[in-house]
Amino acid sequence: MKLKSFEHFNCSLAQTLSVIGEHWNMLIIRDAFFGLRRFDQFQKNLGIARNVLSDRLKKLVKAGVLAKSDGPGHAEYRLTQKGLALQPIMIAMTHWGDTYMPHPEGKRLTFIDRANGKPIKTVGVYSADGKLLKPKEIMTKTGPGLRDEQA
Amino acid sequence: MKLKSFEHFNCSLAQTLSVIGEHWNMLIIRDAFFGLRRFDQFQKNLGIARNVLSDRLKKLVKAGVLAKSDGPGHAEYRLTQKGLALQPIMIAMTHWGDTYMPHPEGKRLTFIDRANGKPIKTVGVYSADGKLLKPKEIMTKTGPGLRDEQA
DNA sequence: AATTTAAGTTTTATAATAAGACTATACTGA
DNA sequence: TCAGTATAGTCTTATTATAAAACTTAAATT
Repeated sequence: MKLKSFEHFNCSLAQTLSVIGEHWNMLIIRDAFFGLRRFDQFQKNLGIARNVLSDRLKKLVKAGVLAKSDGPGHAEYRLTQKGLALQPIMIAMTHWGDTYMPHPEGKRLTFIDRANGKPIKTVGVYSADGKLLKPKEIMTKTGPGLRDEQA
Repeated sequence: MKLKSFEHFNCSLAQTLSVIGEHWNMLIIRDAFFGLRRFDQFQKNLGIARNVLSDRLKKLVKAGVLAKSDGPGHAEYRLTQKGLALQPIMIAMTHWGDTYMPHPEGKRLTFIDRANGKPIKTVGVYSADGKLLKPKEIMTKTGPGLRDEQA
C-alpha cells in the first residue's frame, strides 16, 4: 500500500523525516553541501535513477530545502537557508557512521574549521554551560505545540 | 526494482542511512529513547503495521542499535551503546523540524539538562574553542578510509 | 480447559523503485 | 542554417516494498 507519510504527525522529528527521510534525499543534500548543483552531477555521483532524482529534487524544492534557478543553459539547485540548517544533522550522521561502521583503514572524512584548520568539536548534546551530556542526562519537557498526541 | 541499499557506498553518511534511513526506523529509535521497550508499545504508539515493525526491530537488532532480551512473559528491546549514540542525530532532527516546520502554537518538545533543568544548547557545529560555526565556515578533509570514491 | 496477552507471520492489494529508452529544448560549431 | 550535442527531464516496464488485516504460536491467567 501507499507508503505512510509522516507529515500529519504532530511531531517535530516526523516533520523532519517527511522532508529528509525519503531514500536518497540526505545523499542529495550532502552532495549539495559539497557544491554539486546540476541534475547530471547528482545523477552521476550517486548513480540514482533519473526519474527518481527528478522527483526528489522537485520535492526538496517544494519543501524549501533547495532552490532551483536557471543557470546559463542549465538548471541549478542550491541549498536554501532551511537546507543549510540541515548541516548539523548531516555531520552528526556522518560522524556516527564513521565511528560505528568504520572503514578498516580509518576515517573517511574530517570536518574542519575553515578559520584555523582544526577539526570541529564532535556534534553532540551540550549543556547550557558547555559540558557534553550523556544520553541519560537529558530529559524532555512538552511545550504548547504538543497536547497528548505523540511526541 | 529492488530498493538500492546504501551499505556498499564507502561513505559514512550512507552507512548511517543503511541503518536508520529506512522508513519508521528513526521513529522507533525515538520511542526507545522515550522508554518504550515492547512490541505492542511501539506498534500502538506509531500505528505501524505489525509485519513492518517486526522486520524493522529485527534489522535494528542485527545492526546493533537495539538489543533484544526476554522480560517476564514478553520480549524487550533496548538501545545499545551504539543506539544511544544516535541521540544527537535524533535531537538535531527534532530541533530542525521544530524550527522550520513549526507548530502554530509553539514548541512541541524541549530537551532539558536533567542536572539543572535548563534547556540544552542547540545541537550545532562548534569549533574546537566552542564557537558556533556557520555552514560555510566548515570544510572537509579526506582521510585514509577514503580513496577517490564518493565522500 | 478456555481465555487472554504478546509477539510475531502470512496473505493480498497497492504503491514505490530502478533501469533504460525516449523527448524537448537550448546551445555550439561548421 | 542546420546537424550535432548537452541538459534536463518523462515514459514504460518489471520488480520490490509496504500496509492492513487475518492468522498463528506460545506463554500466562482465570
